[in-house]
Amino acid sequence: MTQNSGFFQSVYEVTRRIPHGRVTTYGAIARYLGSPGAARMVGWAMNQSHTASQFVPAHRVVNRVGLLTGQHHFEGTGLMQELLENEGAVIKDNRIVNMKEMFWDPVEELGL
DNA sequence: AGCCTGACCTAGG
DNA sequence: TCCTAGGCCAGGC
Repeated sequence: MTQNSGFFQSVYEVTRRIPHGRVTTYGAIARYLGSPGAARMVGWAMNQSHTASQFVPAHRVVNRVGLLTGQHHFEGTGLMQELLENEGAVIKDNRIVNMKEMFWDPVEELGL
């Protein structure tokens, strides 16, 4: 029921549209979907992202300050960080230092 | 139905 | 940027 919800599907769609080497935030996705207060639900959707039919680059979704809050939900301890670093992110102490350059806002890029 | 939890966000200090 | 408090939408029990 959860992953079949339109909201969850939309979250996965937007997440897949994140360009290689760019990241976005839970709040930005929620705002793009028209539910600014549903940022936590985006996180829940990411938690269930493995149930999606297609691959969802959940590692490109971080919180607003660039903190890798979902790292523990990935395999191993440094997988999320490695994936991001492999895409050009500079991470220090679980936080994306060049967040400003990496940030990709679906509202501005895809349109509201 | 009610309470707790969560990969969050904003506001105020 | 850090800390605290409140709010947010869904799920689990």
